[in-house]
Amino acid sequence: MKQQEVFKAMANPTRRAILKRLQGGPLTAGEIGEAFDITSASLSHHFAVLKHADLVRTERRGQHIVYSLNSTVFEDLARMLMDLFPANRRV
Amino acid sequence: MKQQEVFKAMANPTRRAILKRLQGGPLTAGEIGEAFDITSASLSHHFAVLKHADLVRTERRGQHIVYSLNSTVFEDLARMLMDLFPANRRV
DNA sequence: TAGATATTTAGATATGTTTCTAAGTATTAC
DNA sequence: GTAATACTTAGAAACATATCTAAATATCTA
Repeated sequence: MKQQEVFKAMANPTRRAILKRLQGGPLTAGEIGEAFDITSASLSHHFAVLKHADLVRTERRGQHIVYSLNSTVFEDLARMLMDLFPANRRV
Repeated sequence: MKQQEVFKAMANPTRRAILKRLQGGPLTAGEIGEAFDITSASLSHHFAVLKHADLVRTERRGQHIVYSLNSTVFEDLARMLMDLFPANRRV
């Protein structure tokens, strides 16, 4: 996990909202964008950050690009956080 | 949990290193600072961000200010992340 | 092939973050 | 009270991020 990239990606509210939208399953860039009052260019920038952090995966489907969550990175991140606080650490 | 503040705080590598140093137990600002090649003023700014996110607690001890981790926020954050990925969500 | 649709890339601007130096506040010790 | 130590606050400079418009790329359909 690229820790720095992941935390940087999560630090923006629009990006967290994008991830939330993807909870329900894969969506195209356009479908995700419907929920935001922002240009598709800006959205695209956010997608790039999320992808670089490996938080989402992409797949082209015709004209569309379909985004989906990459659950394993969330797991890694959650585990990392659990390890960070001393109380009931397992490692 | 102030989600935005917490993620913003975690997005900086120096701040994550500060948190890591505090794993071993409470430390004064000065003790924490020893590990970093940065002015105390800059450190102090980072402390303020961590405090604002409620990730650390402070207590004055004479001339010193003692910092310690606030575990509950880490728990909240870890839980939030677990909830964010759909696989084995409990809520 | 030309046009329409979906998305990304490039370049610019505004805003936010990190860091510094200098000055301020709080506490201890004389 | 004055000086020393520990830390924070203020203000400025450098750098990074978020957003926009305009242009580019990729795919589909006629």
